[in-house]
Amino acid sequence: MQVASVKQVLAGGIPTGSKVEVRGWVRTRRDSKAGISFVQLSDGSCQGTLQVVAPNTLPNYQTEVLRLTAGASAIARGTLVQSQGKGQALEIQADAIVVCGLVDDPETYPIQPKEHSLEFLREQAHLRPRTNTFGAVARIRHTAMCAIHDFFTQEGFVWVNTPIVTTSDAEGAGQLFRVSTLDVHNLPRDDRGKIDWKQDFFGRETFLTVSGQLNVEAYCLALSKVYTFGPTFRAENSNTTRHLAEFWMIEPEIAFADLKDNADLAERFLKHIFRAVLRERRDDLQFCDDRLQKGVIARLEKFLDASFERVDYGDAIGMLQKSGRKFDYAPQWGMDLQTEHERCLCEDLFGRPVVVMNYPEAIKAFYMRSNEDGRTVAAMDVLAPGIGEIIGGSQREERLPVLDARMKKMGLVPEHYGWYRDLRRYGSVPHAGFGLGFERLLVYICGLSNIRDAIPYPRAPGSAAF
RNA sequence: UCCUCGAUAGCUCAGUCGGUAGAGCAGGUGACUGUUAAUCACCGGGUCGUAGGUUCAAGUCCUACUCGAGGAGCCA
Repeated sequence: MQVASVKQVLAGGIPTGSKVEVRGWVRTRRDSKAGISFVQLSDGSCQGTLQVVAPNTLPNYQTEVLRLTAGASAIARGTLVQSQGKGQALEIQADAIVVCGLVDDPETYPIQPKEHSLEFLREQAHLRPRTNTFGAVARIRHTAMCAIHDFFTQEGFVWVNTPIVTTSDAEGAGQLFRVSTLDVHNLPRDDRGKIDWKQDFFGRETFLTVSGQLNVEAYCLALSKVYTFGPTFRAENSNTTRHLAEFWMIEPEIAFADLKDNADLAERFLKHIFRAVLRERRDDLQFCDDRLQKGVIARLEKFLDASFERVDYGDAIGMLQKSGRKFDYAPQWGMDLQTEHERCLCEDLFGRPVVVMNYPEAIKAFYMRSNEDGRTVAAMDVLAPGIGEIIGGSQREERLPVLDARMKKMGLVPEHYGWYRDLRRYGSVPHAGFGLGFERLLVYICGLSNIRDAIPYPRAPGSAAF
């Protein structure tokens, strides 16, 4: 007997009249006095469920089938037929139902056939993948991940796996998670009473990565087109709907390229992903559109048709000033864009994603390339409606004297960046790259309102359950 | 970390002026039915987040704490 997924069956991949076996978890059971029960089965292969018709002549009908409740697992074997009822095209007339696992206390099984709040489901992280919402998000997440690798492969990129354990804060900002095997109750001390990191596992202080960028630049200046895609850790005490302590980041880096090439890449990249999820996850997106946020499909389709809006930082400040809107912080050249400014730009003034380019030097990282005007750097942020900053990137400073001067200006010691400076000494070329928070992308695609619902097991300050 | 709001049945919520708790869904039982978030009837289900305080009396007022949500900062 052929084993089939619910997706295969619903897609018409199995001829009616044939014997099939379907395995999954019960969503609901309805009993009819006609001597049959209807069991709605889901196996996570798609948004839909399959109706299994169980006659009371099954040997385990009284003892097991009637005890199936939401969440129970079962294997159904029978004939695939045109449904005799309304509401679905196909159903399985069961010859046998094997109950794998009943729900031992149906009253307290948290996932019920009704709408649950996302906050409640967050506390049920091990069971929430059984809901339509988290099934959809999980499948879209997978498709988006594959699409990212597809895109880079097609464009000739090489995926570079930068280290998770690192020795310094790549960007000179952000709180790091310490990695240590020292006994925290009995730390070794040196002569001056300071912690003796030489005795730690790596012989020095180590942390979880906050970015693979610096490491991947070395591979960029050898393989020309590279990207990282892996987990990233930030210990910032950020309690918002768009921050995680552990998230997945994509960081492409391209050689012989400037900021414009970088923005072009970001646009092609996002469009490729959106095209893939629209093509391969239409039913899941439709669910998101119906239940999470109206219009997510139209938003993605519009994204594919229109080009990114590009605006110079200085012009953006001017537009904000002329907009006549009241801001808590008045827009002013030299200050970073506040969340309220970013929202105004992409949601009100442009109504679509915006690339803001060429920020003041003082508010950006040391590795970003100085522009000719002497006061801005070749940095860019891609702002998306509803989320704000989704991509941050820049052209990198490839001129060693300029890089050294910039580091000193920012209080950094060039000698601490020996290998990074080497890249500018040995065959330096203009290069650029950006970082994309994968979960932020999912929030945008699915129309989620909290990033903690975009990752299976969210890690945030004070929260690492499951 | 700061600001605001919240915590009542397994879930979603109501609870008036302070007078010792309600509904829907879910669960159980029964009726009915090729059903489909079925429908109808009945039943069980609560230390009102925790600890104090005010009061004859606290779900309700006050204080602290815990947890959650939204916003801000930081960022992807």
